[in-house]
Amino acid sequence: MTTEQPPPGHEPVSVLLVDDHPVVRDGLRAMFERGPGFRVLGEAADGVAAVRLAAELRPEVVLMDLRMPGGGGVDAIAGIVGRGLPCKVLVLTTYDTDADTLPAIEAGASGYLLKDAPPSQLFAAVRDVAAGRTVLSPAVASRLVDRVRAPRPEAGRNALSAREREVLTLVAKGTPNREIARALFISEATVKTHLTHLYAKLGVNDRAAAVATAYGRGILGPGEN
Amino acid sequence: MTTEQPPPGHEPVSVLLVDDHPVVRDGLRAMFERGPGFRVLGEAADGVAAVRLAAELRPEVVLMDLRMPGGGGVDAIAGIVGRGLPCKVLVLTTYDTDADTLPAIEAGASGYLLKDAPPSQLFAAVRDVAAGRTVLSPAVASRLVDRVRAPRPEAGRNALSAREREVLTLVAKGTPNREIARALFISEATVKTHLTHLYAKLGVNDRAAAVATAYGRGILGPGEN
DNA sequence: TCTGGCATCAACCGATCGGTCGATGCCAGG
DNA sequence: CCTGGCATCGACCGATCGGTTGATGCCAGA
Repeated sequence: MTTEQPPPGHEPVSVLLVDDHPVVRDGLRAMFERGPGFRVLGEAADGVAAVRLAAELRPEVVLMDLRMPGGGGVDAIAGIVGRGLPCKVLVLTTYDTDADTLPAIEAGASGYLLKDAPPSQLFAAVRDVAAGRTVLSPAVASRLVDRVRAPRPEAGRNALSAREREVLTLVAKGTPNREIARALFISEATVKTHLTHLYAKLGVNDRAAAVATAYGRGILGPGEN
Repeated sequence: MTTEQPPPGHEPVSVLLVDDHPVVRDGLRAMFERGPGFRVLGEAADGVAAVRLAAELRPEVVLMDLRMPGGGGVDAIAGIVGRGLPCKVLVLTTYDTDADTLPAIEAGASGYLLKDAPPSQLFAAVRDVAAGRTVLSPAVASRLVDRVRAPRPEAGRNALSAREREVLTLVAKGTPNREIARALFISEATVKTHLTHLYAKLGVNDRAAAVATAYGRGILGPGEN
């Protein structure tokens, strides 16, 4: 049910090709027209045209090159997604070392592939994307994973104690010391002690900064509000 | 250079199979022994044994099932990665709707695949992972992407002004109002005004909480420390 | 034109915070 | 056994913060 070989009976997937290189567009067009179940609705040579054509032709999938003159790919993706167009964008670029791989994903791309991918893989990717799935080249997947991966196992001495984390969590909610004390059934003095300690551990001297660096280290995850 | 068909000349990739189902282990073993360039070093039926065998046999890739009795897969991954073993872990599970897909990735898995993937894809994935690349099933990729995707375009009235963001950024560093004033070439009174305004916009009444919710909304990204 | 958001400043006051002296008891590791 | 981290408490004080009220000027959109 995932990345499959050409599924037999299926209505063709409509695509829009976006690349500043006419050669690449021709190549892709030929490939898709020769291929199993695809229909090339049109081509665009820059980001602006891409957004316009995407709105007009309503393709299911937009094959988008990044780094084009006149309207970068990332902006085009943001434009398409931002307009609420029902197209999926599959980034198709030459290098996956581009600095804008992540921006492209953040802008709303549904997939990211390299141009040297074999046609069968490209076909499968377009179908996956059209079906609402996400296809990532290994390099991009790595970066994404690095983003999410548990930051650090916590450097020894700087690890907060359980109690300190509790206090910090409440601080992050704007709770004044006195109420933190009440909430944890301890004295306000103790709260202050915990705070001074965790300030030292985090290398700050202020509750706002403590919250900030705690977020930076994943101590205060996106979980707790 | 990415997910390729069987590359001809190559030293075999050593793998360790971890699954509580003997049938599955047998199936995988048969598949890999019949396949191109692999060597099955061993099998484990639970997480604890997996960690032990990974340390003993030093396989290049560990094929790991999640949700097993006696030592969950996620713990095993954490154990392997935490011990600094030079093995890559490729999660191979039945469902990608598992609640622990992301935990597995966070624990350090290098890949995530479904058991219904065709053998060719499995082979390619194992090679990719062994080569340090990351392979994700579309569903997992989607989740990962959702995590990273730009949170919200900022709800109208609650959007901070540029100046307010500047102030907030400094606040997150633990800068006192007076120094914020100096840094921005404005009066301390103005800093306080900006603060009261952004407190209102963020729905808080305290700088620590402001920093926290700003992080939660992506206003203060992981970028600025 | 007028409204409204933005940025700028002032003065005041009570509340809160951060720092610094302490002190006690528990428990685990060397 | 003793050290050290953790949690708990008290008291004091200066610094900082948050709230309020009020004012000015700019600029863009209705």
